[in-house]
Amino acid sequence: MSKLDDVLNLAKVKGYFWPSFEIYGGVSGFYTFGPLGAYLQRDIEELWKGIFVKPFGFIEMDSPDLLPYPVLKASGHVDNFKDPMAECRKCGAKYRADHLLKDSGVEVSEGAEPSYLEALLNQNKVKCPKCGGQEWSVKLYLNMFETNIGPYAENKGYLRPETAQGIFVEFNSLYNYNREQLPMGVVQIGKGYRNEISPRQGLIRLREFHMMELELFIDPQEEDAPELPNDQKLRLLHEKARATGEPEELTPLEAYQNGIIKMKWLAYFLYLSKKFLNSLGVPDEKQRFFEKIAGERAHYSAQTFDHEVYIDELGWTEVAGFAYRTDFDLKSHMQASGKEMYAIKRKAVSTKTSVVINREELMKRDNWKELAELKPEVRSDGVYIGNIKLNDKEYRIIQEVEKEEIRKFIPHVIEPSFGLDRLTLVALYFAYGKKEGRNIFSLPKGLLKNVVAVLPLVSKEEFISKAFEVRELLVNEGFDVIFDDKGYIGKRYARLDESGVPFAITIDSKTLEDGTVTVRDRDSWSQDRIKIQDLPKYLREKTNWRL
RNA sequence: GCGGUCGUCGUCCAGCCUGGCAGGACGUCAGCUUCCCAAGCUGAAGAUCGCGGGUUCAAGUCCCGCCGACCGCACCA
Repeated sequence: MSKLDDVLNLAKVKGYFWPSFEIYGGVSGFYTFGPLGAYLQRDIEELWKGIFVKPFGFIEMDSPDLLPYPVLKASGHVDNFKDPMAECRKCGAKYRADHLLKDSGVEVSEGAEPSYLEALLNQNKVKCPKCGGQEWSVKLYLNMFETNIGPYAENKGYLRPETAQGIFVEFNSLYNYNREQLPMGVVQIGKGYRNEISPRQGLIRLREFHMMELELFIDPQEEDAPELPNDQKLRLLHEKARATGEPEELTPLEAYQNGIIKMKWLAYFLYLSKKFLNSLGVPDEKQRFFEKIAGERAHYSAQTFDHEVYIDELGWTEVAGFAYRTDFDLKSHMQASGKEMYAIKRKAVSTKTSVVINREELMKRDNWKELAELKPEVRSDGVYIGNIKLNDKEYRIIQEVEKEEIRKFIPHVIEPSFGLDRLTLVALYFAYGKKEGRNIFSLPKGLLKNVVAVLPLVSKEEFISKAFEVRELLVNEGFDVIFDDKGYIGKRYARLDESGVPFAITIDSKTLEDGTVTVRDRDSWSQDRIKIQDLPKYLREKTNWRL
């Protein structure tokens, strides 16, 4: 058995995830997350927000999974998210129509009509690779799940293939909430759905999957991005490097200055993503960024990098995609809906000097009422009202905006998009190991940070009731407690190691005497003796509770 | 959808070639034991062998069909 097999098997046995609907034989492309899988996902989300969202004051939102036809028509998905499938009328074999034509030397442009493709196939007597038949029918295979909203068939809807569209259509409200400030980052964590023809590789390609998406709206003329680090390298298999197959190691700053990464924020996000994967336990040498070239990119993207992780059994595996979506989406929705979706920037182009009188000071003069009626005047040696020179405290000189330039524009979007299911698998894969013949998921301590086991050393009444007290204390502090009083202590520790639970708290005879317990560490197997009331603090320090 | 491999307790597997009571290990549960790392003893539950049909006195085993999974092809914007 390979390491991946071990991990998948354990993931199922220990309650992380497994293929759905197994009692009915299973349906590929669907996975169910169990108790520990749900905990782990939650912690990965928290970690991600701590790196990508909270430090920048980005905002989170939650929109429907089901989108009405016009949204996806406008976004280009209805037209682009489908493939023309040619079916052999003789044997029923199915192929991509455009690929069949290309293989027999007929070039067709993208987006050709099915009837046109069908005619081409039949006129050119293209042979079925399987049975040699020469009669074809061409239909479109839509990669989205389609349904009806309400009782009318013409009121079509689709399960969202990405969460992003839910953000774009709400741009105006979000921009307003954000007090019209750019850059504005908007995050959505939720599910996406793609009706894959034939999903494979278990969790890696699902028909229903969890994703974490960030849409960063920027002013393309002035990105306003953080300073790019120059002390850490990214492994970039960029467009030019792909010819050699060897990634080039560049710092984010170098990659941006060389023009390899087009946008500053994009470079910064790649850097954050590397850090994020590090914090999930993936070392640098198992990561790379793979640039998609023109034909491979999504219809909305001007530059795309995939963040890939090397898994021995699967090769380089995509866990995140970074797309420079330009103004494609907002522009499309603006045209289709007729609603304006602009950002506004005001910039002073010229200023004038003016004088503000400090009234409180001026009132110390007897004739202040007369003076206040007159306009102050700036002369070379000071400020005068009438012929009276004011002292320094009585006025201030300010620069006033004389003329401002108002620029209305459609913001550009830079999008990091993460596959949460794959990240969960990756975290387990890199955490998996063996120690003295046992399986251990040595997850980074920030993961499953809220899960703790409480164990009476032996199954006796006084230990069990004390253990219940400890459990109650921890539950009230927000921990998720696994209670286990069955069998020999060593066996329970081993079980917990295999589940990846970071700490086990054991109640022994000393606990009854002095109120201390032992806390056993999953990775080192070492034990600390801690007072019961200090447990929450101890555990949170050990698991980096504060990000 | 094509080609290949496979489908047997919760998990991993044996049994299939050569038809004759559905087995093992791990896990789970109960009891005993047990004051720190899968220890020991005793016992128990758990599979209509993916589904349907056929051949046969008899099918997990042979034959046919279907379903599903995995791997490869294609697809994955």
